[in-house]
Amino acid sequence: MIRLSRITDYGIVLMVRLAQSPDDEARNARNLAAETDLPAPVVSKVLKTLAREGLLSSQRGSKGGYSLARNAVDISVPEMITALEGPISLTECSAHPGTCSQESSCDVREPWQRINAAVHDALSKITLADLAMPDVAGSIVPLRALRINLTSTGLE
Amino acid sequence: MIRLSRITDYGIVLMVRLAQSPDDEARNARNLAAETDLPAPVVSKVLKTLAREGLLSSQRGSKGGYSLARNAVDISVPEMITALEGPISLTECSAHPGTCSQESSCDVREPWQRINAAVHDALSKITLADLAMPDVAGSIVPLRALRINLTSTGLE
DNA sequence: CGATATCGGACCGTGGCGGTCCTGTAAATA
DNA sequence: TATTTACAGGACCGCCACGGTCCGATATCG
Repeated sequence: MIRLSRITDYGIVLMVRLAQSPDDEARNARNLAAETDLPAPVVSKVLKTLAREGLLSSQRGSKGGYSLARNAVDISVPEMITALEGPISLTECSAHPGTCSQESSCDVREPWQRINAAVHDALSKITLADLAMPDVAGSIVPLRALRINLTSTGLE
Repeated sequence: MIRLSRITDYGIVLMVRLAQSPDDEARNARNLAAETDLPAPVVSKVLKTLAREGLLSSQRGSKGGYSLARNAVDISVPEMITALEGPISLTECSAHPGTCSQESSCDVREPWQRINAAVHDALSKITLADLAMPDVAGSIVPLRALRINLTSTGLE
């Protein structure tokens, strides 16, 4: 199904919320949980992970909480995905080389590698800022005309 | 990890093998299993699924086996993936609308939909024939220059 | 009839994942 | 300093999907 884990889905929703919040104040887990209507322990867990991975900065104590470690423009989709569920790759052999026994003889491996890279590159062009941008009618939404082109060697 | 299930991986490898075989004779499961060095029962299971989904045609009895239902050029990557593991989508709400409780209020939903469509479109440009093409040096390999471009509205 | 294969489905063990909870520690406030 | 707030880092658990196996039925060829 080529699906993101639910945790990752949650994580990105939370990141978007943080991106939409005034960046001078930290948001706490409970608050974000209530806002997104997600189970509090899970939200806490996800935020911890994102902080450990360097995408969020955290502050303890009262008035503490989480905030973006960087500007939303500088946080890409694959970064968030990778932080929450490890390296992005369609096939096992791309993510963990050496695992597959017939890695050397597999004739499908190389094409997959390229497809993989292409998907990864495509996603890396999308930033948290793009996702956080409210979808107001008439406003310029970069993703609006999102198009992925596969161009082969000689074709144009 | 945005990963294909192992079954799907196997399935595509098998499809490639079938695409590389002379198309006038059916290949049986045991044979393909030995060739790909995959567990025979699994190969059998995967082939059955592919046949049921209409990507392979099967013939029973002695001298029976499996062969491509269509020309390799007319079988796309998403078709194979979908046949083996259901609809392709990064988030649950795209694959099974109505499942997520906050579907209406979710502000990340729409961007994901578009990203999803873009990835799907990109993959759909790749055919089984592309994957089956032997990677001989110097030959024209369409995937060789595989590139996915995200173009936003005003940009060029 | 008998050999060969697919077909359809039941079956099972394991591991990952979503989810919960508890203890420690840092910061702010009074 | 005492108290409260909130993150940090784990341990822990139940469930379900997934990979994998196996069996009986059916169709085809010789």
